[in-house]
Amino acid sequence: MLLFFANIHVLDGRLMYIDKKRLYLKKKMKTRVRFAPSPTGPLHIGGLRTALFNYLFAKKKAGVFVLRIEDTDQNRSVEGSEDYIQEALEWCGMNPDEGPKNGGEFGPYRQSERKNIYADHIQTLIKKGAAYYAFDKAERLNEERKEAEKKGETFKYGHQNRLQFKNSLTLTEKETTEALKKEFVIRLKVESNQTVIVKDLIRGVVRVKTDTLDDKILMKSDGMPTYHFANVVDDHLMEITCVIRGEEWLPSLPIHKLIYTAFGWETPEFMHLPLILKTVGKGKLSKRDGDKDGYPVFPLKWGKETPGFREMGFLASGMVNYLALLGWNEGIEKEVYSLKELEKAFNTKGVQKGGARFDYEKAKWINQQQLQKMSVEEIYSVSRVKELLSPFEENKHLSLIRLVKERLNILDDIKDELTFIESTYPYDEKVIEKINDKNPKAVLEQIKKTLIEEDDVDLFQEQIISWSKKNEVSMGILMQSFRLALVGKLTGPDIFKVCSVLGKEVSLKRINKLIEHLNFKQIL
RNA sequence: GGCCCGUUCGUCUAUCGGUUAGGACGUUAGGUUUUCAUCCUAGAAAGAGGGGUUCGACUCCCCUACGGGCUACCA
Repeated sequence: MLLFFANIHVLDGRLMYIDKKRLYLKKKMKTRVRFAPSPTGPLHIGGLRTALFNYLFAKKKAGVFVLRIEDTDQNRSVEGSEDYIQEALEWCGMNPDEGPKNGGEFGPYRQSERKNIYADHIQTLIKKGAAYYAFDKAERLNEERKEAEKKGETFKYGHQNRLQFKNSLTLTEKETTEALKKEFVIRLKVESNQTVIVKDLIRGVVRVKTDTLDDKILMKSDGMPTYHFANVVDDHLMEITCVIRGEEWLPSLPIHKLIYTAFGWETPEFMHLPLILKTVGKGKLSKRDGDKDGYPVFPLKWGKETPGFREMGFLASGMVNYLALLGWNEGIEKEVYSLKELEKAFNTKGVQKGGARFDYEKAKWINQQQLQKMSVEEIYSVSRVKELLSPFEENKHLSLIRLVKERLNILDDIKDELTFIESTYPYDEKVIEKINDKNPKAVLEQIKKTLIEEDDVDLFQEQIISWSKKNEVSMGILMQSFRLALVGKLTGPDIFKVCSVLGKEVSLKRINKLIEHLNFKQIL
């Protein structure tokens, strides 16, 4: 009995010791995450959100945020994409600690510049027997695929049929050496009848039978690695501790795990993010959805045709805030966050499992919340605002922002809010009919008279309101007539401020114009 | 078809076995303001379905349905 307890204690003690050691090792290892986009065009907001979660994860753990460009497919590489990615990250305030632009001790950070690294590493796998050369023509395999499809099956190049093909497993050494002079690929040799156990930080343990996997190509015939291979090698060499990427990668996680194991490397942690879905209908959010419904799906403009959130009048803070909320929440009722606040608040537990539909209305609301937190000067410092105000005299810019600020959801609302400055809208005739029998002309004449006499806007406002009270003119008719005269319709910013911005001369002109219009209507 | 992941108001989400299932966007109705906007108050609105386990299930397990992803010498 005594012995029994003693054993447990020893065992307990040992277990605790091991745990402590493991904890120590983990602590010592600096958190390093990476955002690894392919430069195949503009960065989609789904990609940007992946970048954001990586960034936040790094910041929360005082770790390092790496940008790595995955340009292993030369055919799909698009000029300007890398700059676009870089600019988008900068705009959001998520500058990478290491990357192609600012370097770092784990470079180069473009996969196309790491060719020899992959070439070296693939030899390790070949020597270990974990990978093999394959010489099959692409056309032959395509035919096999079509055949299989006809039968309602999926063609897989793997343990069940690899011996039927032309590869270093079936050829003699001499034949192989000869065949290597021509085109070849290198495949991962996936052992059959085993179970790969992988762990995802937000989904838990996933078990996959190796028989469902195929012998994935690791090196392409052009000498470039595939995503799977380059990814694993780079993540290991760059000492990435946690791989945070989109959910579309979850099915290939077992393959990646197998590659780590083949090398004898420690596997990093993995976090697969849920996808951003269409606002309505099926599938993930695409460029066409944005075009169709008039909202952006890219952070910045791409070419001349495609505006981004920035060009549509979003604040970087608004977009980042909304993106963070798509698939993550802190568990409290707070929804408006600055980047700095997100850096503190971010946690793995709050990451959602299911995909999230993109909601432009909520995105605008978040942007509005961010906008209202800013001072007039801060708003003016946004370059988009300067663009929007460029038609107006520069010395009026600040007061114009002050005039419309509280009415803005997105920056570009400025355009609509300020169109009255050029000229009035065509008079809203329904309003004229409604107020016409309440003698708007008398009101306008009084406004005119007071305006001519009084230069101070505040005093003018006081006088005109006290006049209306004395003469029992309703506030409604007063404000409506005045607004109709200056703006032409019944919506807009504070009408006395509008008057002040327009100036005495223009205001008087517009009042006269409405009086004339009313006279004309009477004659008819 | 096969494999993997998922499923709470229309949408984003809270709940970690016991709640009148909470909040936000949107929406509806009031109210404040000087019309609009803001703001305030209130309302409508949800656990996919079926089996278990349990005294008790939105919560755990299984099945079905639905949704999503992957199934390339693309990432």
